[in-house]
Amino acid sequence: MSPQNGSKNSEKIASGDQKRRRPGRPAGASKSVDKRDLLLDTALKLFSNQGIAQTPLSAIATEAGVTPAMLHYYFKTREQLLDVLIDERYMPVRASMGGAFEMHPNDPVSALTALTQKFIDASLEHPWFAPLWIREVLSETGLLKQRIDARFGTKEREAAQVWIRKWQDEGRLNPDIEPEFLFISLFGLTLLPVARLQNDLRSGSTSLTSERLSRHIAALLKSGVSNRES
Amino acid sequence: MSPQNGSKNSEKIASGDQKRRRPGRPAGASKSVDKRDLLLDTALKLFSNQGIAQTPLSAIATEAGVTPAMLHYYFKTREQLLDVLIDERYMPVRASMGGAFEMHPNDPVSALTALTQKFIDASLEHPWFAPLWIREVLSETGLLKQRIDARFGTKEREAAQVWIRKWQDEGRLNPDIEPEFLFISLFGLTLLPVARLQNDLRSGSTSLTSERLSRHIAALLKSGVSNRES
Amino acid sequence: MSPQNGSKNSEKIASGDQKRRRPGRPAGASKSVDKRDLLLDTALKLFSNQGIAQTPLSAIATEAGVTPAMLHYYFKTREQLLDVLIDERYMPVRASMGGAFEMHPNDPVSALTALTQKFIDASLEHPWFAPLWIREVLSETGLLKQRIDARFGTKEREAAQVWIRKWQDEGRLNPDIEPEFLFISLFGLTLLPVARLQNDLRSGSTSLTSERLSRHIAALLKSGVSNRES
Amino acid sequence: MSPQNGSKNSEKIASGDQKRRRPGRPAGASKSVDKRDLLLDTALKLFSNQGIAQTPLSAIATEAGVTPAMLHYYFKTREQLLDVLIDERYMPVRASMGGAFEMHPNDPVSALTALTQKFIDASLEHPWFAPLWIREVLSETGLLKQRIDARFGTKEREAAQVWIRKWQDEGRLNPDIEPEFLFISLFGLTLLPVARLQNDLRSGSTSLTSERLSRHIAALLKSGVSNRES
DNA sequence: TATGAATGAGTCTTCATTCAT
DNA sequence: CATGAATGAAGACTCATTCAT
Repeated sequence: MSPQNGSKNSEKIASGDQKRRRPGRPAGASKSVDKRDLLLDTALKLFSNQGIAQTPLSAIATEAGVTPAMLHYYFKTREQLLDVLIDERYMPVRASMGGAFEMHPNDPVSALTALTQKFIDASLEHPWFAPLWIREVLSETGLLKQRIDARFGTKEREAAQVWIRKWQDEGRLNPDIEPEFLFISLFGLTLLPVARLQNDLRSGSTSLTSERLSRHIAALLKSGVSNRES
Repeated sequence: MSPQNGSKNSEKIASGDQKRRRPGRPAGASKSVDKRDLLLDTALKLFSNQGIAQTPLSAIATEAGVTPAMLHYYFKTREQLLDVLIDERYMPVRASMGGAFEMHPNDPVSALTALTQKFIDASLEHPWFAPLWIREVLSETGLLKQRIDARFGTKEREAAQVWIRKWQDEGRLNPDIEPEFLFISLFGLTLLPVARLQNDLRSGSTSLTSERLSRHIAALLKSGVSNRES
Repeated sequence: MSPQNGSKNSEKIASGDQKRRRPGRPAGASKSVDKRDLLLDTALKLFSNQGIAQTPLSAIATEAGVTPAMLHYYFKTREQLLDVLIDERYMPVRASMGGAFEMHPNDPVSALTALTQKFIDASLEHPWFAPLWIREVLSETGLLKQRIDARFGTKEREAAQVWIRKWQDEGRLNPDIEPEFLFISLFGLTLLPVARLQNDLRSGSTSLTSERLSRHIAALLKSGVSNRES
Repeated sequence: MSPQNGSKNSEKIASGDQKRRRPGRPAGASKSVDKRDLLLDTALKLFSNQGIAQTPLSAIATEAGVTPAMLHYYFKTREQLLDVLIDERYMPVRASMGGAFEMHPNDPVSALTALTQKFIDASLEHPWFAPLWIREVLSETGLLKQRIDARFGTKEREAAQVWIRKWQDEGRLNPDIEPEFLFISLFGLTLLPVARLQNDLRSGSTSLTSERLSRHIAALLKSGVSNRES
């Protein structure tokens, strides 16, 4: 009857049938983008370009070439649009950043380098990711942060802290590092320059490449600012 | 006749007479906080707590115990309030972070450590600074970033790049670092954890201290994540 | 081709072919309740439970397990649904309340008692009747009142006044009663308590029975509030 | 700062300072109606003429010659307007109907006659009262009924039942009457014809007077429909 | 200085209705 | 028959801003 789905107040965390298929459209059969997907893409683009609070639904509608009423047809409320965005767009990308620690259980430098590289890759693949994350997730007051925290708690963060402490206990990791803060430090170290690079690339105002950005981040990560060659 | 000042559309970059003097009130004569200052403080507090776009002028007025009309008396428009905030609050703090390079011209590690320490000190002294900066200045789409860039250009950034390149040429600084990105990396490395620490402290949910945070940041800065002791 | 019927703007007062026959379905052939009837029942239920103006078509559709578009298939517009409701549901019940006067031509007390009893019986048999009538018919501003007045005029009311005057002339009926107002007084006397009883019964908050309600009404009708026994 | 007052969710039942006085306007000094009062009057008029649910705020605004935004200036929400209406307009009139029982403690017929007469008087004095009461208070689904019940409970109703039972025990009142239902029966007996009379008077379609209506109601009340003279 | 009153321009949301399939 | 998709129009509410006092 109505196509709205998407969780409302964590009623259906990990429900499984997130990507409902509307009848008459065989899964994957059509190259033409589903209108709902188009709306999500448009929302994501505008939200990351101008900030969530600065983007009225009417702007999304206009950009997508539909009426505001249509947005409500697919997403009952603005809040639900945010929830759907988190579930169907943000979380998958976020999930794709996992697994780095398990791949390098005895080598924190490699593990963390792999992690930051995943940040970089994901950010480059999804141009909306870094700006949105910085503004709306990393910022303590970010509009998505609260929803995400409420929905997905702190499990992941705590798991990471366990790894870090373990490495510190084994003497593999700088003992002055605070496990509680390493993660967010790395986010900042990585995503902020990534976001700037993307911005610069978009405006053609840099000659930098993502490879050089990767090297920059890895360098800082491995040895800090000082020149270890010397 | 009306006390409004502050630039509109960067008409008066570095105007000089920032702190206008209202008639009848001799400079420095009153200990009681000036109402205009109170309004700026309140605005800063709310803007940093909830984000600029999420804070209507009426909220600031209510919090400060005045009417919205009063806000317009002091700051003709919302935009002007932002400009005044930048001029009279943000820029001075920002300026207080300068000078680290000049103090350690031949020791980049000390210079950068001093710089991040200034970040930390300023953030702790002005609780509004870190959250506001992350959300509204560092974010490429931040509401203050555009005004600031328009007003103060990139001089400072370029000056920093000169220092960095010089140190790299002298072999004192990790050559893989991109001068263009070092600054923003350090901001992220520093301000993000600072903001989180402040948040945690406010909610009493951590036992961390700012000293340990300083050590954490300095450690990352000096040697990255790996354990140099080993 | 389309099953819509029911008058629009009283175009077809007493049209006669009310119960249109849809092709392919022999009259009386199916025991299963006709979908159109289901929709009317659902509409009636919701309209009487929440008021007409408070009930969107989508609520009726949802409750009936169909789409809003289906409602329009059966009833071209909201207005038409109201007209059909009046024609096919309200008027038959209303008609079933007639005949009391003719049955007791020389005994007004019996006639009016019979009339109120018919009110009670009909209200109990059709739980939607009393609430809907009070709110949407008796109220001078009721949404149904205007349609009904426009459609069926005042013939019945006038006929009743003739009876009443006759009884008064014969000295059988309290001469202080205004013929013009007796009817509506009796409606109020009866339907208001009936509606409340139904409400109370639904919420289980009373021990009263419809028998006692009948007695209550008959008592008021026959002798007013005073105790005639004494 | 903002003139809104009026209770929100019974926070201030019987608060006392209902009729806030705005500074600069000495109480009672001006003959010109206060704008807030004008808005309340207009709302009352339209609500009673067309029903609450049928009356958008914009209609009230237009009728009062102001913008819809102004309505929100005085009454933060539609709900609050309803609450203020109940507190400042409905309850006072309602209260003016009390006291009949205490004045005739040993004579139920006089007491109830006095009560219905108060209904009539109040209804004639406040033309909005009867229609609004029937549609929005007496109707079990009425929009005001729920608010009023929630706010003022059933104390009054229960007090009345005590009187009625007492009179019945003393043999002064028809024992077949249900105390629980007498009140609502009387409301119906009285207000419905009152509302109709007002309607008829407005449209000039009757020659009836309020005196004859009073007599009609008193007659029914005292002796029911039958002719006691005979 | 200060504010109460007022409003225009939006923003989110609902809903009856249409129409191609 | 039936519905998914879509929308115009309207409704409640917010907010920055203005202005007379």
